[in-house]
Amino acid sequence: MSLDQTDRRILRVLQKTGRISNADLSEAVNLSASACHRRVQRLEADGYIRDYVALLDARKLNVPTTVFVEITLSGQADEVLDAFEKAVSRIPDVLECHLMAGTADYLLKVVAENTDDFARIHRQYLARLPGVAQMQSSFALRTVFKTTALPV
Amino acid sequence: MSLDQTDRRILRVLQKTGRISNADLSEAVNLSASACHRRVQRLEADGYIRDYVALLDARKLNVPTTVFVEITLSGQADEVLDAFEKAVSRIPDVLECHLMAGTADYLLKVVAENTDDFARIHRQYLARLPGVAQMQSSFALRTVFKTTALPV
DNA sequence: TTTCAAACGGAAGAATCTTCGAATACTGTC
DNA sequence: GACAGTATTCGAAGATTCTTCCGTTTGAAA
Repeated sequence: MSLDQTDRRILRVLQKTGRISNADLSEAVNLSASACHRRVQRLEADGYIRDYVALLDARKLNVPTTVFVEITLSGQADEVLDAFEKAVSRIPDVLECHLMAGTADYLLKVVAENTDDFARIHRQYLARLPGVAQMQSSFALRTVFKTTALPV
Repeated sequence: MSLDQTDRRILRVLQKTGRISNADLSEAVNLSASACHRRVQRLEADGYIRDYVALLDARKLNVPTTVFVEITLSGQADEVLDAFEKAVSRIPDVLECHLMAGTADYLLKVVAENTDDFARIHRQYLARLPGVAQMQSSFALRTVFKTTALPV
């Protein structure tokens, strides 16, 4: 099964305003409310729509600082990777963790109050991660833009 | 004005399931429906809650590949940065753009169908960005985890 | 043209939201 | 401790929205 233009329009709208009423959504995509509702349910059931979430303001919540951390492990054995990933996933300040090709093994996206707070996170969590050979942190001075909306 | 424990619980829930009914949310945080509703409205009005969005499945939508692109500009003049940022913000496949401290000037998060598709994005958009002195792309082999939920 | 399956629209009951007034809990002052 | 003033709570009810049902339309294949 695949997506037609109407499905894509629905997804584009929901990626921007996930709490739009079904009536308004149906109008935005030129469908009746019932037909629109059926399509949304199908998109949810088929897994195209993973979740609906609230996006919070990082400044207001006092975590305006983003840091990217490149990590090289001491080995490539599965046990080393698994142990590392398991430990990383428990750190609440780490929002993303990617296994990378190239020099570094992992790239982490971390949020913090400020540099001091990142020092705490580093000391409390990052420095204790298992199997780490090298770690390099890069601070974002400013987030130019950021979206969760995939190209559809 | 600041957040008490109930506010934080509300935010934690909404970050996970942004479409929870107010009745269920009020139960989850031990409030009456009306009191809960008032708090959510305040959190929205005060800007703690930015948006409600649907998160889509990148695999299902055929953009399973994430690439991080480090870019160094040829100069640091405001006009150079502004022109660069303006041009980057028009590329639909770029989900994030951060101005960085350290060696590279910018870090971009890009999604693509596969490596060939990234080559297209590179040729069509990235290679044409103004003021670029150097560019290095790092492919993610696998996204270990990813969340939009800030620590609250 | 006929048939069939898929998708559609409109209507109605069920669920939910949103707002109101009255009651309760907190806070600072005397 | 008593008091006043403010902020926050609760429960109820009207307004809105969701969800399902059923008859109709559409489009593709025989």
